[in-house]
Amino acid sequence: MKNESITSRDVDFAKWYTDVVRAAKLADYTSVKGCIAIEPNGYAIWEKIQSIMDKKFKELGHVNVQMPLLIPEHLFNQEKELIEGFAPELVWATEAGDKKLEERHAIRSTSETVFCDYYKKHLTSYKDLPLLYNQWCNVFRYEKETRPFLRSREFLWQEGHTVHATAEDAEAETKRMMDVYMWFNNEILAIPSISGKKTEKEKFAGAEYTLTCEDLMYNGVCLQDGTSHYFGQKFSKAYDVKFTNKDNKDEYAYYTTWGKTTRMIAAIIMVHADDYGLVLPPRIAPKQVCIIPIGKSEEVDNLCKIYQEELSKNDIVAYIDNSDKSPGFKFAEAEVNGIPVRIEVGARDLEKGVITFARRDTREKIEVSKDVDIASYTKDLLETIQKDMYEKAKERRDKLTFTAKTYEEMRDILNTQPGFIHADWCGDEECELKVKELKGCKSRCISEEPLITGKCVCCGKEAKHHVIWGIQY
RNA sequence: CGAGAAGUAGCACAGCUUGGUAGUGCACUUGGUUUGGGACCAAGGGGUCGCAGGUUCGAAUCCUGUCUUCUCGACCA
Repeated sequence: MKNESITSRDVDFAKWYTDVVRAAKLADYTSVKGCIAIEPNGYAIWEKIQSIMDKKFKELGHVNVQMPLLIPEHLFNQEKELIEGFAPELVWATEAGDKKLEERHAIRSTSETVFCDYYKKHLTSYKDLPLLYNQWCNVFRYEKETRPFLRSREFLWQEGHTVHATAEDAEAETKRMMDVYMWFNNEILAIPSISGKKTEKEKFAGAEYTLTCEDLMYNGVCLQDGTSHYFGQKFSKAYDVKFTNKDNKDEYAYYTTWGKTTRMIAAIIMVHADDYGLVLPPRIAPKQVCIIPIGKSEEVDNLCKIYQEELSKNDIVAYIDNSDKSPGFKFAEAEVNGIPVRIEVGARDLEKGVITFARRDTREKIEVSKDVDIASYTKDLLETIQKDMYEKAKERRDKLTFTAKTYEEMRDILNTQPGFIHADWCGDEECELKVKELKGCKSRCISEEPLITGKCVCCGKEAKHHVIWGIQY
């Protein structure tokens, strides 16, 4: 039975989204404007994201650190583009008790400033390089319009900050970490993302260039879901981050940063969830299997315990719903929480000699012989679900991917059904702005695919780039 | 920040036009019967009606201000 408290996603997508967040108990509003309380179900997903990403970072040689929450104004002012880019969203601490601070301090919105300040102090020789640091923390940006996970004023993220001896090394790192993000989205979150370089207009304030990872939501709206920036020597010059190279000469370091946020939880919802609630890809689900006993009997209870032990022994996270709710309630609750697999155990199964599985993604019930190896069957089923969820999302993404040769074509597509729109571009910001007049459509990233017509979709002049456009969150 | 809508029990809402005892459903607590898609019976608990002023003998209801949430724009992960 459909969850009454969830608006259908085809009726009102925005309302559906917040309904799912609430129904799955991922987060709730607080009395702090624009800041959410991430509830146990939501935080467990974030912890799982953290554990997988952190393991990957460490395999690649990164180490974790923690930098200050408050950033003195003079540090921020050292890099002009950064302060200009972030000024409107900075919140300042100005007082301590009844004393006015001598210098006001920004609550961190991003940590380039403090990382550079640290590197300046500690970097001396090329032998120290590269320094591959990362921090897991919260940041604060005074956003005007906020929505849970999608855009909150305070959010959680990881920010990698690395310095290198050469431009080649730093650029390789920028690319390498974007590849990690793409791997994570595709393989773990089952989200078929695309990646590419941002245009000058859309890149990070102060970066030489920005690589981005873009997802397509169920409704055809795009979501930026991870960025990797190459700064060259821009920041190291502004913050005086130098080292002595092999030739005993001072040289400015090459700097990169990269980040991914709790917004990923919004992407999981808007790519995979449905009118029955959340749907979690098995690899990111904190709880993978829910075992539901039906009717009161010792035999059923024992069987549930045996199943759970068997699954746990094989690294599958399974739990038994022993509450005194009705079976129907338990089915619906496991469903709204997005648990990938449900196992129903009752007298009927015992009689028939079967185990009843239910898939969350397709809502299909499967009866298998009780003689099956439950752990390996479940493991295979979880992998099948993971793969099918990716394929389903990819199919939808491809269906919502269009090509426009002219401005009129682009307008018609956006008026019918937004999505990823491939179109050539001359490289002029003027044309980018003209496209934006179409329902706020912006360049998502520059594709590495060959040009389509060779002519700018906007002005008709010679095209420089094949660009993917879309309406963004 | 511009336009619109809404704030009454944990949730969804009624009551407001025409001022006069705080209501309904779900959820919750206790006891019992149940259990294959959101069970049933009985008894109970819970709200200074977002907040602050004003009008009035009397305000959930009328007036002013303010805060918050949602939607649509502009800005951003």
